[in-house]
Amino acid sequence: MPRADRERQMMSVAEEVFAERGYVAASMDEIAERVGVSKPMLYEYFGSKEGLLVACIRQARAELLRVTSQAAVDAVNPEDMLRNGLVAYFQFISDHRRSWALLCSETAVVGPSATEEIEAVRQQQTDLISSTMALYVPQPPLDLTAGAEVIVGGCERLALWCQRHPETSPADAAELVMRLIWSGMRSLLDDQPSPGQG
Amino acid sequence: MPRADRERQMMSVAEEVFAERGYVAASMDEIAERVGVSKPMLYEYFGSKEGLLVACIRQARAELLRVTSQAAVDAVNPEDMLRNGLVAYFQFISDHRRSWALLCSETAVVGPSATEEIEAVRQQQTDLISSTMALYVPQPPLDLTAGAEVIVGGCERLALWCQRHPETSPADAAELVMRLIWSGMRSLLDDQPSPGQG
DNA sequence: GCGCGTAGCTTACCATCGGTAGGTTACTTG
DNA sequence: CAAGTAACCTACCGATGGTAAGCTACGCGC
Repeated sequence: MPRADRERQMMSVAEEVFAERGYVAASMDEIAERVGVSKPMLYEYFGSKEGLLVACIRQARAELLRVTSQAAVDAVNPEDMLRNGLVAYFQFISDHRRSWALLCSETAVVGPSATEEIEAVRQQQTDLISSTMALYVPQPPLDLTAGAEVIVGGCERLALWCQRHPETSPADAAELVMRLIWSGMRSLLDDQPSPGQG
Repeated sequence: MPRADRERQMMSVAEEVFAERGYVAASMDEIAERVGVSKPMLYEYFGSKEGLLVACIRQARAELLRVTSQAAVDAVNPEDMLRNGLVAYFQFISDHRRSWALLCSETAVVGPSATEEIEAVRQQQTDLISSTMALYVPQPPLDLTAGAEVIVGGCERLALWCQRHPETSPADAAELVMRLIWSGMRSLLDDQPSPGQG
């Protein structure tokens, strides 16, 4: 089997095993066995267990950026941008629970490079939010980036909550976030940096 | 050395090593060595590596609940309650960076019981928020608990952001969160469940 | 057809680390 | 002083991440 195909297959199996057992409990031996290949092949292609995880995360990250930024460009004002992006985010999560578990439920514990990779996902979404919002304000205040952090973190937790309340649709979740933060967000956007109001 | 003292010492060292190396990279041998004791003692007192982590988390959790709920009772209206609680939270984090890394930066990856323990911290804060807010509304809507999730998740991310922007004080962070969410939160509180408006 | 480089793959191994069995020391208590 | 026990240790096991060395088969220049 050619390398590219084998790599895709390995990542698919790895995602599955990581999601089933959790990163630490997942063993490279088991992944190799399920792929139907020997362990050194995994190391040949991904370097390490963490490298394999990083590859999985990176793939999911690209997909997440694609769907959320696409959703944003389909809107014409900041409110719709944010709402559409939120819907796309919650939709992505409900479509890719396995991938999402990798993005959201695993952290610093796994090692430096995977941690960076997971942080990069959040960074990516934070940047997307603050930069699209900044389109509508001449001099974006620092608070805008901090506000974007709050949104990203809040959505992660809300997504977990939604898993426990399956009757909540992606649109419901997005609407709740909008109701909670839109008024405050708009005031951040309107709030030009003024003397004495750092 | 009596058991209780030894346990405290072990937990202190463990917290240190976990924070330095991350949970996975931290080895029980190293913790034992730094304590100046042999490895089986750690297992005698905490059962397992994960048990040791759980003990550390549990201690930090109790402390966090103490300071945040104390802050809340010192207020007289919901807005001040939320703000005071937020200030206490961000203050706790800046006071206990090491403990906080354990609470926030480590997740599902470590194993079932530690994961539960970490989730319990968030659950505790979510409950605290939604129950204190619910004091002010006869029939708390479901959205209130979801809203509390958003706040908890948002604050976690914001706290990380604050670490990268040390000029932001706990009060600044709390104020930002209040400006972002208070208006929306108040509307959730006012929003009595009415027919056709789930 | 034939050497030959190399992509894809394997067996067999090592080192580390979580966890345990079993024993020793030393202090308390009847 | 005997007996029990709390605190502690040495020496080991099994699993798992990671590696060394080699095998097989295909493509390619001659």
